[in-house]
Amino acid sequence: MTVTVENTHAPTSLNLTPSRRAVLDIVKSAGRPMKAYDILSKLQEVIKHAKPPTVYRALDYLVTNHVLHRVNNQNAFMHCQQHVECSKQQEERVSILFSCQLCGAVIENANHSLTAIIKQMTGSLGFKSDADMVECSGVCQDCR
Amino acid sequence: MTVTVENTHAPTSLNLTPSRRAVLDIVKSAGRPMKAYDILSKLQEVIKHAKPPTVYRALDYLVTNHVLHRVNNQNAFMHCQQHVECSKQQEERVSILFSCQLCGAVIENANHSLTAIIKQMTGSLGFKSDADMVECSGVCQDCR
DNA sequence: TGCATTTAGATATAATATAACATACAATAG
DNA sequence: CTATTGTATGTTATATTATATCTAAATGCA
Ligand SMILES: [Zn+2]
Ligand SMILES: [Zn+2]
Ligand SMILES: [Zn+2]
Ligand SMILES: [Zn+2]
Repeated sequence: MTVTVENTHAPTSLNLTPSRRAVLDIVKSAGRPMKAYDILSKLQEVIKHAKPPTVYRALDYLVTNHVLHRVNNQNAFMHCQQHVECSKQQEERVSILFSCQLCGAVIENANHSLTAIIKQMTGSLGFKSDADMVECSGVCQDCR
Repeated sequence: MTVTVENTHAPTSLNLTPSRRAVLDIVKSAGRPMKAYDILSKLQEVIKHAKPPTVYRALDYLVTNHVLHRVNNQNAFMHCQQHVECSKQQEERVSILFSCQLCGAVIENANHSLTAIIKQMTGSLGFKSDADMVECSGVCQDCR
């Protein structure tokens, strides 16, 4: 099955097999980052024989294709929030994940200034940023 | 024992007990991020009865006091590279860790533009960045 | 059809991190 | 000094996160 998804980070087509689709639906509908083994529990309601590799393989695929993001400071996975209108000029931009240490909520954001400064820093260091994503932890508005 | 360490991120004094001191020395002398269980192996050469909690407790302390940083995208720990001259105006700055996915090397860096843009973004989102640290993964100069 | 490639199933285990409880040690107030 | 409190450590066990490996099925294509 091939499906088109509007997503700044994503390619235009995905091979969404049943287990990938199910994992994507689970994470997307959660609306917040989910842990791999919580995803597994949900997945087993639909695919009984699902095992850790089932989940991690699907997550690898979806993260590689930028449909999901890995939130490193939580060991969790979230749906990409950048479903965008104006995706044309944004292919080269850097996004940032603001991750709340208290409630786990993540806000994905981006802007041109951030992109510019990161590009400038990586350039002067000879560093190639392949992730186009940075992470920042803290405390969100609701938790303050 | 109380010791003074020159470090942008660090407080002026630390309670470096033997196990904390040993963990710090191990990570510092590695010159690159180390995994907790690799630290444990080294530590056991000095403190035979060291166990995982020995290492994790020391790491917690040293990370909390900004002598070490946790590199989330590697599950590793590195010595702070910002031992600074000009620490006066830099208390509020944001640092960034550029982490190479191939060799694991990390470059810690900071500048005022980055600090400004992160502060602006967090401010407009009502997000309180407590870490003053962001992470960016990619490929370093040597690995290209 | 035959062959290569990708995806998935299944079992086991590796790697990372913490819980819980007991003990020792250090600072200080009475 | 000694009781009390807070901090740090020892020890055992276990929780959490992630991958290796081998087999088999499904898919795409010559
Ligand atoms: Zn995204
Ligand atoms: Zn929050
Ligand atoms: Zn630092
Ligand atoms: Zn490298």
